[in-house]
Amino acid sequence: MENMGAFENICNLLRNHSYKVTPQRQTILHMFVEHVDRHLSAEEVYMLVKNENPEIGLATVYRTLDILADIGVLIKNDFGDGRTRYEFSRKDEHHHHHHLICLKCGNVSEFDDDLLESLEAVIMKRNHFKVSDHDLKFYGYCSNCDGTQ
Amino acid sequence: MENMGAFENICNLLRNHSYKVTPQRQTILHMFVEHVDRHLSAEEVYMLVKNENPEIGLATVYRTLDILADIGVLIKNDFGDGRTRYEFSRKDEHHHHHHLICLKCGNVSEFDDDLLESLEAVIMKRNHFKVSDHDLKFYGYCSNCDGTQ
DNA sequence: CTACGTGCAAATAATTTGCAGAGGA
DNA sequence: TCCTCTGCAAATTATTTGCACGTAG
Repeated sequence: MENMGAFENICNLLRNHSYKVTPQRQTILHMFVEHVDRHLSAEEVYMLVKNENPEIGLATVYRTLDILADIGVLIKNDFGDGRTRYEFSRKDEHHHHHHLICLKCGNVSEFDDDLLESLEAVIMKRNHFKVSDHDLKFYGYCSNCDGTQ
Repeated sequence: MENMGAFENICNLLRNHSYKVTPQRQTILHMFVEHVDRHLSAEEVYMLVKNENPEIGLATVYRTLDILADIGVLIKNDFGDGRTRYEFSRKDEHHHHHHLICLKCGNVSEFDDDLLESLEAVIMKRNHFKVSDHDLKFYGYCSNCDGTQ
């Protein structure tokens, strides 16, 4: 019921940005609402979405992901595997979260922290650089892939 | 004279890894020793290197950059502009450095800090994740591109 | 009704690879 | 000599775009 609300809110967000709410966009949106915690590539979204709507084209998926990232519904991520990955944005829940990327299985988990706010202030003064965003990734081995196992 | 030494050291490093020291690899290496502070794409390296050795092929540049990154001479970077960028590694000089990426002119500068060491310890315990490396980027506007100007 | 959206296929762009000849160790 | 390198062109991979048709508002 809470997720239903999220879905409707985003449809309105689309309309406010004068984007039309098409079946394809709805299908993709549903997908993300059901996989709030995943980091999916365009190809993966395409595969998952084809079950519900086999007619959909890959180009439409790319175009929709772009729009959803543009209006802040999705966050684009680059984990260095050569494809862009998208995650559902839950801006209200956390200030910032960083990613823990397993070098063996490729799984991505999250880590909350707002330590970097203070660093940004230091950078602004020390380097005359106006920070507007940051991106912190930790590479290593998750508990499943840990060398000690 | 100090850079000369660096060049010779790397040639030996190549030999130790049973890579041959070819003219092409030497040319590319020279390039980086002369541009220690830059973050170059394969295409850019190719262009710069063609002046000294017009015969060189782009594929060779890619292959050489891969090798040099593999033996720790170069560091691969992804600043989100769709191409991999390589910088000369000066491991001895700093523990870690992070990047400040200007969203307007695309220039990349550096920032030294080792604050994250302590964070890594927290992550290991809290998330059962064995951290082996991290990557921190700040996006914003450099002093030239600052909105206040 | 009309501008925006869609599917498809072709176009880009960065990088990789197969292969036959060249050249370091 | 011999196995690694190289240049070239063709192959791959992720993403974008042109176009004629379809449809949300």
